[in-house]
Amino acid sequence: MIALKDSSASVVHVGVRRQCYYCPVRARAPCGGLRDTNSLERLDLAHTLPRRVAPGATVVAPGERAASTYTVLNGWVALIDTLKDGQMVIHHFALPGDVIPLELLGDQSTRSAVAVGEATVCAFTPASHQRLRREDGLYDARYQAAIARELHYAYDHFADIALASAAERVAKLLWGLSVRSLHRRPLASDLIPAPLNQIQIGLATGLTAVHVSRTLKQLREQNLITFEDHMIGIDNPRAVERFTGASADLMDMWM
Amino acid sequence: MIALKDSSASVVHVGVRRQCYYCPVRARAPCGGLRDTNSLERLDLAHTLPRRVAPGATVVAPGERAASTYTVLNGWVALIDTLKDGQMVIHHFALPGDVIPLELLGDQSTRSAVAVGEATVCAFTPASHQRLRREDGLYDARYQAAIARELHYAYDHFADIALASAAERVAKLLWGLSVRSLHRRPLASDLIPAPLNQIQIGLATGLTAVHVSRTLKQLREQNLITFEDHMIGIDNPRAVERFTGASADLMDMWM
DNA sequence: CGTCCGTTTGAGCTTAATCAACGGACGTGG
DNA sequence: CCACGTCCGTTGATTAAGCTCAAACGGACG
Repeated sequence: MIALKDSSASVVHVGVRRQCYYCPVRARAPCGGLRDTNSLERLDLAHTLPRRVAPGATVVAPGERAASTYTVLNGWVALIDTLKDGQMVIHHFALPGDVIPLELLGDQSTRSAVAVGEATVCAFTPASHQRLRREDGLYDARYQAAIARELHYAYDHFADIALASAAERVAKLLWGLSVRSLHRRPLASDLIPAPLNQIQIGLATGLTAVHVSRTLKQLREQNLITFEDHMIGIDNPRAVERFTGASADLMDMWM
Repeated sequence: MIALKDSSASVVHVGVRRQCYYCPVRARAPCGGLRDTNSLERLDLAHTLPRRVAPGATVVAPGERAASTYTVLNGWVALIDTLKDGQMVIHHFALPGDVIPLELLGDQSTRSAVAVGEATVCAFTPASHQRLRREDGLYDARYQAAIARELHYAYDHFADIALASAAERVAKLLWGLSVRSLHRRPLASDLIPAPLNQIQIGLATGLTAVHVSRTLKQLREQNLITFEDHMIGIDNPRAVERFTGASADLMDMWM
């Protein structure tokens, strides 16, 4: 197994050039419905070769200057905040097709992006990104939408942490990840691979790992959600939706 | 005293047209350093007449479609989230010169913008905003920066709520508001007007009003911060900075 | 075979919520 | 003018949610 520490050392170019055009997966995400071949080719030329990132390696290091505009092609990337005293928070998990909204941030930032499991990302250099946005109105609009989605997501996440109980927070997180991972409403029969561990669930929900363990047990016993062996199982989708307060309209955003 | 309930009824056009050019106050905010007269005039022509909003009246109602791009000219505007069960969170206080980042959000949103105290806002229509951004690269860059700042702020706020104690949260909020309000580091002698009450501090920090009261008492007794009669007093700036972990680089963002 | 990491479980403690009562400021209406 | 209700802030007593500390277990891996 590859276990490189340094992110630059873990750069590997993989051979999926042709099908990688900014947003390979998500139908409604930045590139959704990009049927115009010219646009596609312009995108393809503008971004860098896909880069493979080892588990735990940084895609963007903390304080790294606004390098490029990254997009996740495969795997999950966590957007992490590390405070002075070493405490950490996970703001967001970027799934395939998601933009990593870090090029917006200044260089004194404490945020970084780290691969959870193995991930592949591609990037636009600032210059090519600028040009692309100017020349391709469709691209620009989609990029704007992606940023808006990040802001929207950040607000949702904040409201959850401020108001919801531990069980609700964990359920919301796992439900949200399931929906975004499947691009549809999960079924009871689905087993959704999630390269997470309980520590990371804790960082994303503002809970300790110990309490996450207890909370997962509780969710399991209530036949809502199971999380074992890096797989999410939604035992009872309707009950989970009710429990988390997930609304149909909000779902649209993430599918 | 004016006490209009309906936001549309509270629309009053005030006569400060000339000096209102998107960002009348903040030096580093969207319009900072806009010395080019052409740009100024273009901005002036593009936005609507300033509108006065009564205390508690909505600037943008929940679910209101992405109407315009609002900028606060005077007073404070709270960005509020109202959940189904009626619980509320305040994500952010927009101060004079700040953009209200709601035109980014969809129409099924639960967020709204409400005047805290009396406020004045102006707006760009979507069309004129689009045109302005296309034609004025400087404006576009500043707008981008404003959005980035909102995202940045949302992440900071999240990290605070997830990790900090009640006293730290309240202190951070009041310190941040003071810095943004003064555009400089507060001095011990400053008394900063803040049209807030303890309930709103609670909504912004994820605490109950009762606990905010106790927390303020504690901060007062420790000679850190006083909050009385809608005035913030930073008793000991250095100690507050230490206590909240406010760093010099982060300050730059808000001054 | 030992070590390390992630998870589980228990016991006790801390923080902040909840419930409840009270007082002052302010506005309203008699 | 005073009586009343409402809103906001304060304080006390009690409760509950989640943290901390501690121990133990299993699997992965050297």
